[in-house]
Amino acid sequence: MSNQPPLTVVDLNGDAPCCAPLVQRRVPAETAAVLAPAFKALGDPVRLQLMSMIASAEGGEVCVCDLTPAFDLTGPTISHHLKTLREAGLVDAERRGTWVYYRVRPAILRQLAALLTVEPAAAR
Amino acid sequence: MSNQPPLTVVDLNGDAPCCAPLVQRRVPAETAAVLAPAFKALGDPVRLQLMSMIASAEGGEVCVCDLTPAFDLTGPTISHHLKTLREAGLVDAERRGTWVYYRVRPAILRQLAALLTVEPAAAR
DNA sequence: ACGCTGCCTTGACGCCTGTCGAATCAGACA
DNA sequence: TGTCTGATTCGACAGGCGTCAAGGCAGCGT
Repeated sequence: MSNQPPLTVVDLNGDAPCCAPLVQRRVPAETAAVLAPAFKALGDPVRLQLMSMIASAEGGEVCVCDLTPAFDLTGPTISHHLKTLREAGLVDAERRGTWVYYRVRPAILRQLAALLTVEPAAAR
Repeated sequence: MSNQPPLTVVDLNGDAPCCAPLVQRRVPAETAAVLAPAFKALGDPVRLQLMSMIASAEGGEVCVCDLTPAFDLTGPTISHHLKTLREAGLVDAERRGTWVYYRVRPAILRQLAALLTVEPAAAR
């Protein structure tokens, strides 16, 4: 992981599956460089749970004040993990009044899932 | 080298989807602790490409001698990345004569994809 | 049996990451 | 305005990770 510019998540915001599944075609270096940080961000138990709590929340969003007490970690540490998820393009943050709310970006989740799909794309 | 005492990937070898999608139910800490290493292993561009090369290979397996020259890295480094993938339960290695062959474990790939699935199970 | 080739492991180095406490910033309320 | 609460940023530390050079081990060919 030597260096990544500022993480230009190219077309990850689009809804089209940018990439064929791992098992079908060899993923080019550029694609790997873009998607690997997203997997890396999911590669921590705390962040995986944070991700799940945000994604499965009622209304699709969660207040940080509900996230922090769910772990045995300090506020700054949770904030750091949320920043990591944010910079990986997995979640979005918005401040409304006193509290900050997080929500997931479904598009990139879909792309990651598509990349890992084992069956040929017949299902969709 | 296929024997590995550590690596207690609990039920990841089963074919049943052990976990509901991220967006449906909050993933428990134990599940996160088990699956996060797999995502972490995919969180490196080199390993993501290695994974893809192995998964998309003819016959489902590939020789290390075909993997190494595809990168600007030394043999030991590629070997180290392959070990990481192996210990994450993502691939399997087998020595046949002079060469070592790697193949993916589709079951865990399916589980990771299922975890990231965004749509409710309506699509399939 | 001997050496050759190919792959893996070990040891070492520097960078990155997870964690915390302290300080800082952004709103809300009196 | 001042103060209080909540979230982030800063500074620092230990541990983990990616990389390479050197060494070791397994098969194959002569």
